[in-house]
Amino acid sequence: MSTQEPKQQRSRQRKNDVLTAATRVFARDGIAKAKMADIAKEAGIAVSSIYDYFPTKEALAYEIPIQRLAQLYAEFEDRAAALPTTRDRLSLFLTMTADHARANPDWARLLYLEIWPSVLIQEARVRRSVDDFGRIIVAMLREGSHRGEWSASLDPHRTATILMGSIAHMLITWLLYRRPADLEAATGPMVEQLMGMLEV
Amino acid sequence: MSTQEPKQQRSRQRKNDVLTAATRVFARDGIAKAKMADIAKEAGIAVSSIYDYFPTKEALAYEIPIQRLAQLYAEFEDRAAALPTTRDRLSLFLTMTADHARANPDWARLLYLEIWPSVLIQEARVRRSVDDFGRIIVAMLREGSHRGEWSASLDPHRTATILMGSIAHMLITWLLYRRPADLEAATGPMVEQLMGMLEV
DNA sequence: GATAAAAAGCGAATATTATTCGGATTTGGT
DNA sequence: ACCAAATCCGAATAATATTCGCTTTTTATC
Repeated sequence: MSTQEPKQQRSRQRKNDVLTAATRVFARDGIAKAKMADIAKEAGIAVSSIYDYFPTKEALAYEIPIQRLAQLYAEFEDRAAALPTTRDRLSLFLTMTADHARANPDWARLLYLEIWPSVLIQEARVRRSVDDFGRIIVAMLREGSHRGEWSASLDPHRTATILMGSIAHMLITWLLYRRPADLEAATGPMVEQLMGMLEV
Repeated sequence: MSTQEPKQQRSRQRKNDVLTAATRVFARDGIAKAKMADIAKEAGIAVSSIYDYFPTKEALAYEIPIQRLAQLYAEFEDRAAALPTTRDRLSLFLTMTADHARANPDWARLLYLEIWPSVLIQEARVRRSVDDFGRIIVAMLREGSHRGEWSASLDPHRTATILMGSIAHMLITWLLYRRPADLEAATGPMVEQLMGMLEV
């Protein structure tokens, strides 16, 4: 089998087991060093069975962030609808991004340390999923300028680079060194400082 | 032989050839996918000879950024000495970082896309070399506060995260997508916007 | 509820590559 | 010119991702 939708019930369960096991192993050893044998053992199936669901080790690795990122974006849309200003929505997006990483550190290690900056990502779905992050921020920056919440002369791409880079870098140092020790407490001031940059 | 200083002249030359070839191949294929055979062919030597200079493929990969980063820091110290304000020195450091990447894109791909965020870096020298980047910035931020160039209430670690993250992210998108198209022209405004954040 | 086709599962090959080994060749000092 | 050390290389070795062919399980149909 390839990566088609499975027809049987057990199969869907198995595929999920593999993804869960893989997330843990990849986060621990990195994609390159991770062994298919370890993933299979952790999922409780035969190595060759993994290939019934995913064509290669990399495809397996890339599947992981796609799902949860989509979930994050959807949840954001839900919660953002209630907020009056673009500034509030932008703050929420950055905060949710950090919270999401804190709540799913294995997933975050895989995404921020291995996949996000990877040279190797050819697969369109992963690329799109990561690029959406930038598109969402740029769109909000444009909207805020348009609504007069901040200066219209602010370059949206440059500013998006600052916002994304800052949050990503905070998460990377947290993932690698657990600094800041309390990520949740540190996120608020970080977002505040970044938002302060938008003031006219 | 291990990684000791070579005693013979040809050896030093060869070691350099290997590093140059490896930089190109790693930048093109990524560390995990790069083949020792390709590096050997590009350097014009036998595969097994590479192991006379470097114990493993990763050690070879990690050697590359160490040298040039040290070179960047040294060059910065030189040029910074002439500048009167901390703000000028900080601007220079960020600008030099971007210029250095633009001038050595293969090296930069290896550093920013593969090594910097890597889970796998155990080797102390690489880690130190990368961490120095943060230490240099934090030190300047403290100095600037102390000299009254910006508010003393500015958290140096948080601000360093913003500066490093923003520059790194700008370089990453340039390396992956060649956007902004003219990195040199984009660096100035980026540094300006970041410095604007320091104003009291 | 018996049966056949499809799907899922697995152990044993296979293939690709990093790494090691042993001996041949080259170098630098005398 | 000669020796010891350094360098170099081709041919094993070892680790591990991926493929293959067969067995077991599931689902649909009567």
